[in-house]
Amino acid sequence: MSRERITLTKFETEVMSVLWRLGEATVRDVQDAIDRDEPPAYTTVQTIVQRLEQKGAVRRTRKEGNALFFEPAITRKSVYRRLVDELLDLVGGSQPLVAHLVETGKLSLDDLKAVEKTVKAIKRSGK
Amino acid sequence: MSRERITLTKFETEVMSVLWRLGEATVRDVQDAIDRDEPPAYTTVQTIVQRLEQKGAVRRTRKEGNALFFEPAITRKSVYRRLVDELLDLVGGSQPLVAHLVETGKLSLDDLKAVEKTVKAIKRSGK
DNA sequence: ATCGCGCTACTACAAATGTAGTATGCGTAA
DNA sequence: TTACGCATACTACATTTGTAGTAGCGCGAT
Repeated sequence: MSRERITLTKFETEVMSVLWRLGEATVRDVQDAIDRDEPPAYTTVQTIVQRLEQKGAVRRTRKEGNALFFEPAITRKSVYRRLVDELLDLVGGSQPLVAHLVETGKLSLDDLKAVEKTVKAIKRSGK
Repeated sequence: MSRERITLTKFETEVMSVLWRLGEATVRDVQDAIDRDEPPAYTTVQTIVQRLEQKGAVRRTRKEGNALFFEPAITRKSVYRRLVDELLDLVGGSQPLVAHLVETGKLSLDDLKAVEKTVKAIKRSGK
């Protein structure tokens, strides 16, 4: 079940995001998908993808012409969990975090209600 | 109002946490407050505090004997905001984040209610 | 007055990260 | 079937981050 603790840098995480979104992509695809003022060089992206491959975060799927395709080998959720846990650790728990979201206007009371509703629905049906 | 974009590393953030908690502290205090298996050397902590000072994140307050005291020069909230914003950017918003918290059992429906109540109370009184 | 010890200031260095160049090979259009 | 161009594999290097050593000064006990 792959309990290896894969750690991603900021840029690596950004690349993973692209892959999670596209499902499968070439280095060129990733480069194109990265939205920046000054886009990174092709080989820069290539290096990141290679490092991700070495870490076991992505894997090659197929080849088209001489271009390799990559796909995520770890789930978005597993990465999120790690990041969220770190943040929770810092701010001191979920409640403070949510409170912060509301205080800073990132989350409204209505949003809270909405989430509640969603969660309840899921609970009833799924699990 | 100091719009400089101060960026903190993980360790720097940890040190800031201690300072926010203690309000004011010497390097030795910070070292003692850091909870790890293998605690960092005194001079390691000292280096971090110095870097924080250069970044304008902490400032010297006074001297006792030959030991300097430091205090935070930036707010906890400003740092949290930055980190939270990054995470929100990644996961795609507050609602998904909160949903994730609930899904992974980090936040219960009761917690949600509690936050709601707190927020409402604050709204009524404070702002 | 002086000596020791702790604290500071400065320096050093390895690992991680961001960034990119070069060499070379393979596929495809002509 | 050959040359061109894009992709890969490998290498390189600057910056950031984590980690710590050393020199030397000043405070406080004697």
